[in-house]
Formats: sequence, structure tokens, C-alpha cells
Amino acid sequence: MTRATAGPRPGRSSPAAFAHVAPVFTALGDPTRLHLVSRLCHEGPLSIARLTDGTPLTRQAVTKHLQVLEGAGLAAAVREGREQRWRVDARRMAETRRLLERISAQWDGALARLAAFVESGR
Amino acid sequence: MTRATAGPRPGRSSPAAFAHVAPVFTALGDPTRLHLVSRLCHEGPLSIARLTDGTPLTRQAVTKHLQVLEGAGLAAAVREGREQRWRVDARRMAETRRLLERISAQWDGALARLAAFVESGR
DNA sequence: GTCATGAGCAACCTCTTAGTTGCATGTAAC
DNA sequence: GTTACATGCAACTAAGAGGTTGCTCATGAC
Repeated sequence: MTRATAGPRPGRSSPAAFAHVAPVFTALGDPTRLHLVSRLCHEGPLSIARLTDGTPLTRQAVTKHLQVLEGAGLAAAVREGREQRWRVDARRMAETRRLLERISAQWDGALARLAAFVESGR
Repeated sequence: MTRATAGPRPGRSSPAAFAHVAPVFTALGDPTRLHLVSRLCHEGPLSIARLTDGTPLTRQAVTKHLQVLEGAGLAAAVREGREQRWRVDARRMAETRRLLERISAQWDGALARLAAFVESGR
């Protein structure tokens, strides 16, 4: 990976450069998963069974969603007895937040430069 | 499953409450689309043909991606002669940025409250 | 020990997505 | 008026996502 360091170095990044970012968006791009994240944020660590109670879905479906969140680094589980307590990974969540901020700042920057360029009369 | 029947109450939002947010994440959850957004941000309005030049994809594939972005309100096109000039919708983009900030702030808030709760001795 | 609960695994189904190809259409250019 | 370029539309394929069912395994409660 030639990325991830201090200088975001946006420039003409290739599609591959976004391969690290995309999964996070993908993970958040589902209402059910957003709901799970929300619940984990507000109610604290919950078992799969508890999380399932809040949805019209099967336990298996919820499990899969949790695994997607885990894959994106947004959630993690710890075994506790016969339960598995899922929680939002605060650190990763903060990272994600900073990521989102960096990206949107990048957009803003690019759009501002673009506007300046266009308004300068080309 | 006592859920899902409730009204659109904020706060402990139901999955449906995220139905408006999710599409934005979904649209951004693809490396190719992120790349397109990036190019449109940095290079300004481009035709489909130009955008296609930057990828190994077919023009049709690029068109579909653009339509997804359009569906999420992130991009829009204006006909110019025989071309269609696609550009990032700056206003919507700013809205999206604020949306992301609101969501992440919500996470942070929830996580902070949760941490305080846990550390207070349960 | 027995029973109920919480979870893992695997096979299967269906709908969507990402991508293609082929052909038709409108507009510029010469 | 041809010719070339920029798109649009439709049908089709392949793979992945979201979801279910059925069965098995571990653990906690009684």
C-alpha cells in the first residue's frame, strides 16, 4: 500500500487506492447494519440473541451482518460464557470518523479549487 | 419482535430510519465509484467517454456507476451538445459531509456516554 | 443428569450488482 | 450527406449479498 501515511496525497489516485476505504462505506451501506451499530453504541455490548430480538431477521442473518461489520473493523466480539458479546470498536470507530472527515475535507478542497479554477475564467 | 411496527421516532431509530442514509454509504462503497467521484472533484465536469478513459471498464459500466451516484444525489449531469457533462453536486456533497459528521458525532457521543456508564461501576 | 439457551456451520435460495455485448440514435464535423 | 463521435437502451451473464432452514455443539440453570 502506498497510502495511509500523513500526506493523503489525493491527486490522481487509482481505483485500487480506494480499496481500503470502500469496505467501510459498504459496511455502513445497509440499514440493518446501521441499526446494529446504533444499538451497540447506545445499549452497549450485546449478545447475538439480544440483537436479533430487535429485528425481524433470523439470528443467522444478524450474525452475518455482524461479521461484515467486523470485517470492516467497526465491531468486535468477545466470548463470555456461552454468549458472544458484540461491541462497537471505539478506536476503529474514531478512526472511521477521522477517515470520513479527511475524505469530505478532500472533497471540499477539490471542489473549492475547482470553483476557483472555473471562476478564474479558465 | 416488538419492533418494526413503531412510528418514525427518532432516538432509538428503527432500521427504516437509516433507509435514507444507507444509500449514500452504498454509493460510496465501491472503489470504482469513489474513483469517479475523486476524478470529478479534481478534474471538474467530464463526459462519460473521458471518465471511461481512466478505467479498464466499458462505457456502459461507467454509465451505470454514474447513475448510482446520481441516485444518491452525489453527482449530476448536464447535456452539452452531444456530450453529457457529469459533475459532483457540490451542495449535496456538502450535505453529505455534514451528514457524515453528524453520524460520527452521534457515535462518539454514544460511545462516550457508554464509557462513562461502564466506568461508573455499572 | 436433563433441559433450555446461545451460538457455529453448511447448504440452499433469491434478488441485486457489476459488468458485458449488440444495436439504435442524436449531434458535430467536413 | 457521410462519417465519426458520444450516448442511450435492452438483454444477458456471473458473482455476491441478504436471508432462510436444519442440524450440531457448548454452556448455564435446575
